[in-house]
Amino acid sequence: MNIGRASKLSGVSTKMIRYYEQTGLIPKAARHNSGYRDYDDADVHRLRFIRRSRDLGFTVEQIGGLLDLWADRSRASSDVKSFALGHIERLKEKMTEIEAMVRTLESLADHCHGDDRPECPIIDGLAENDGDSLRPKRREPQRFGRPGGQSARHHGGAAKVTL
Amino acid sequence: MNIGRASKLSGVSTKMIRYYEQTGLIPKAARHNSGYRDYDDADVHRLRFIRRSRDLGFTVEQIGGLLDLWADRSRASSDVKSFALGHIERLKEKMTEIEAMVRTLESLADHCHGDDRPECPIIDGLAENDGDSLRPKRREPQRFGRPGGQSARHHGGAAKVTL
DNA sequence: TTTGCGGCTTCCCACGATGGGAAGGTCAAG
DNA sequence: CTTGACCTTCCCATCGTGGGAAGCCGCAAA
Repeated sequence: MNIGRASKLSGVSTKMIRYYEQTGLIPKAARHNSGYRDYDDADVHRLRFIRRSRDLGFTVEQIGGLLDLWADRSRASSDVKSFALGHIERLKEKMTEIEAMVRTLESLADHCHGDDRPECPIIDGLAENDGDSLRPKRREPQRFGRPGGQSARHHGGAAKVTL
Repeated sequence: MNIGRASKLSGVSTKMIRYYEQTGLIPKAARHNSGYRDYDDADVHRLRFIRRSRDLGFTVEQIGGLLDLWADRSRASSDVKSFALGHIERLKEKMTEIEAMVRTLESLADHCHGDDRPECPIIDGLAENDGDSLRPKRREPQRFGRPGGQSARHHGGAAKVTL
């Protein structure tokens, strides 16, 4: 089957499938005479494995390890388990960090009246500043261009978790 | 003062200070005759504001908004508060996502004996596969080079939260 | 004064995972 | 045969950060 079909069946974009091949996460696909990549059910299965692993927050590099563990029918289940447990630990650390941010922000926000007056403990907290002796001048209307750029929207989508 | 001093005082790396200037997050620094950038206390203060905002998980673009809010002494505190509240929401979404990953992984790990036998519900869960009819062939010893790369270690540091 | 060193400058490259898009080849249906 | 959907490769951008080179600057010790 073609890459588009494999993509639909696995939930991995064609871009990513080619990328995974390029980086060696998956073996080079077979090719039709035309040059089109050809996938079979086992390939799709592997791609689904990869997608599920990504959904669980593993990096591509870690997934390389998982694929090896999957392929190795003689490795101990404890190897897999410790891999998973280590990942859980990392995820929990991340949660803890975010939790700390939330706590800080909430305590700041709790003290903010949120009315039309300008005094704001949130900004003061970020500035560690009660007066405004050091309040900066207004930034000149910066259209937020990257180094030489002309602004691009392109993916202002859903929250993502990058580890 | 020089950029290195401002960096030490603010906790923002010199690389980042220049980057923030380049992207317009901060105004172009004054220069000595030598061409060296020159910072004053207000600049350092702004950098500290930026660093604290980053630590709270705001993106650089959002910090642009925060700086504007800080500079605008006539804006309502409710503007700041809704900004902060929105951010808290995004943070919580992220926590929820990670929590889901952890729950899934833990339930998988709970069923794994973690002994020296190979049967492993974790791998099976990722593969959605109870037998091993579709178990992939071993990946050829891939030294995990990027497209053309010769591997780089470079920052294998602490867990970070990227939003 | 020369030498040396550390700090500064700009410029380019890399990371990880992903998407956009251009230029061109292929295939099946009409 | 044309059309349109699909495929190929190649390059570029994202976001925030660091690495490192090549070259200038400033200060202090020899």
